Amino acid sequence: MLRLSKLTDYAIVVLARLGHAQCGGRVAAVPELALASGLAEPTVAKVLKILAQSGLVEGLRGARGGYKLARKLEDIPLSEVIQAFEGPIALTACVDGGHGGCESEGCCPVRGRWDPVNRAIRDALAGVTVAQLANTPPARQCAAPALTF
Amino acid sequence: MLRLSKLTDYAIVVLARLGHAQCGGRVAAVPELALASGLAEPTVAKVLKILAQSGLVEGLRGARGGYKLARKLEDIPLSEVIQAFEGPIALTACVDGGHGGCESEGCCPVRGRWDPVNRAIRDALAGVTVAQLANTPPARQCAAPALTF
DNA sequence: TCAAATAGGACTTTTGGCGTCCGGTTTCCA
DNA sequence: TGGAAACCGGACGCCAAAAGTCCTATTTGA
Repeated sequence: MLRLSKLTDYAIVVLARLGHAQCGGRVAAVPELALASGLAEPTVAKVLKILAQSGLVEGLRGARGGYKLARKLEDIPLSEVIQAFEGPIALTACVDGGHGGCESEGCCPVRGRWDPVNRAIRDALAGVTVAQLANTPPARQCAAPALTF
Repeated sequence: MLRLSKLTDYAIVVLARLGHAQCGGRVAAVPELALASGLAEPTVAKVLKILAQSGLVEGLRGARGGYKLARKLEDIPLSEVIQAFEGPIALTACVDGGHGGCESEGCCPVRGRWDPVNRAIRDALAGVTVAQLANTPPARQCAAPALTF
């Protein structure tokens, strides 16, 4: 299934909700986002912590704090979100510049040939933005927030 | 890391070795392939069983039996190998025509938007053959087998 | 008839994802 | 100035899926 981790999946949803909430420049706190996305609070908190560490969202501490997007959703490529949660985008660990991780490194006939495949996948994921995944055309959403939520 | 399972990884290596061994029309048995690839025999056996079930290799039973490629390596796209071991190529389970698997199906803002992403990745993987991954130009390999092994 | 080899399934072990929780720090407001 | 609200960072335990192994049945050639 080539599956993304659940946290990555949640991250897309949370980012989308954050985009919703942020139209007026407000910041959104974890409980609010958890409620809106239907996820548990500790899970949403974990997702946002990772997103903050990778610079995709910005955390504001203290009372009346919360999170806000560091960039607009249409400026966040999917590849960056995936990299934040899954590390470098590559199908196998044995390439990617790594050495010593594979016990049959010397005799492996496939060694070093995955790079074009990995690059193709990276490009595919870099060409999609979170805004495209989330069904949130920014103009309409901000014009009529009461309707979309 | 978007990681493939180890079995998928092994499958590429085993297919490459099978391509090596098969130049003279011979079949290769599990112990031989395990030795050549540096993997444990039970593991290689498991890999080949799955490959046989998906029609990528053909198993010949009985004494002097073994496995042979159902197609040439250059006719086996990477996507088919991955599908044999990982199932349909898609980054998330919630799309792909599936219903009922996601508890927040009704309110998920990302629903149904992964299809272009999945398609792009499928195309990327379908455009690479096992022969390209394995460093085995068929002509030279069969002309001088003593050198390549 | 025996040995060699695949076919198919079941079983155990192990790994890593996942969810949760806690203590610490920062900031706002009364 | 004190308390509440919120983020920050890390650690812990559970559990499902992967991974590896093994066993038995079946087939085939010498």
